Amino acid sequence: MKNTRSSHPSYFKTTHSRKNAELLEDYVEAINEIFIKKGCVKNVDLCKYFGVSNATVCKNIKRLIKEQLVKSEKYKNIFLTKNGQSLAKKSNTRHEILYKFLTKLGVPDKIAEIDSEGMEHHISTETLSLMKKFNNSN
Amino acid sequence: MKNTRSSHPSYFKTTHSRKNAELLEDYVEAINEIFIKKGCVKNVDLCKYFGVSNATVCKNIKRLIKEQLVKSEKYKNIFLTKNGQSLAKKSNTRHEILYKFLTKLGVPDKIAEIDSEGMEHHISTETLSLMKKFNNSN
DNA sequence: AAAAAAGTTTAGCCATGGCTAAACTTAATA
DNA sequence: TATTAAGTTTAGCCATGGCTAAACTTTTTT
Repeated sequence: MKNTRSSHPSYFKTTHSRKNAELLEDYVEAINEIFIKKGCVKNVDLCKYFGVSNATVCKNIKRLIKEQLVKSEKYKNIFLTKNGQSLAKKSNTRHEILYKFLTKLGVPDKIAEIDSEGMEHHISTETLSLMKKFNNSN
Repeated sequence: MKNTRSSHPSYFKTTHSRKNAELLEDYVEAINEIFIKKGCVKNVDLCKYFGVSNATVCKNIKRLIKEQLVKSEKYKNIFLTKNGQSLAKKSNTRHEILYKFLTKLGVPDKIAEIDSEGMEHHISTETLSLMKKFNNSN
């Protein structure tokens, strides 16, 4: 057979890589958040945060280690590397802008929180900076 | 070991089911769109639309058939069922509201298109109706 | 109408991200 | 300090959604 794919210029093309990045970002954000709240981060904290099993967290943390976003020794605390910290910072900024934007739009806090978690990986920098502008002008 | 999961009330809990729904919705939307444009829908159209292989489309279409969203006979055209049509309609409405909203915010068309494709599965009805209000008032 | 081209399906592979159960390590307590 | 409890890792399973290659069907062209 012939390959029938074409160059449809779309969001869909990058689905796989986007999803991968999402997981990494969600984890660094979570690790950062938990670290700020309680001073150290363990497997169990992430289980609670994401609502998944310890095995799942363990597997995903390994990926983060391979990606140089996280450092951890067996059975010990989980830390962000420099890379991890800067990614967390970036993600966090996006999240904040989006959350504030939704709130300004009139979305109730709880819902704004959920929506911003869902949407934050799907917003272009252009849209984000327009949201920022909206936040500051209104 | 003990299961350490808890009831963290979050977007993350439903990740799997949400993703499943996403694929189905993306497909019914695509099928609907293509049908309107050219009167019939074939495997190859969806390959082009999503930028994936014919095998992938074929597999996914089977899932849509199982879910009663699509009807098709071997090697023949692909149709939406009643269920498929109503899902397409719902998705389309959401998409339109979001797209218009982004445009009103100042996002350039092309980017608004990509962003709305990415975001449409992650927006609550509350947020959506506020966007609708914004669209109509501004 | 036969041959070639185009399109579709099937088979079988891979990675991701879930899960449970069991093994192992660390922390708490009797 | 021994035992128990709690937390972590490993092993091995599953479904999803990608892929290629090959088989099969339909359409087009000669």
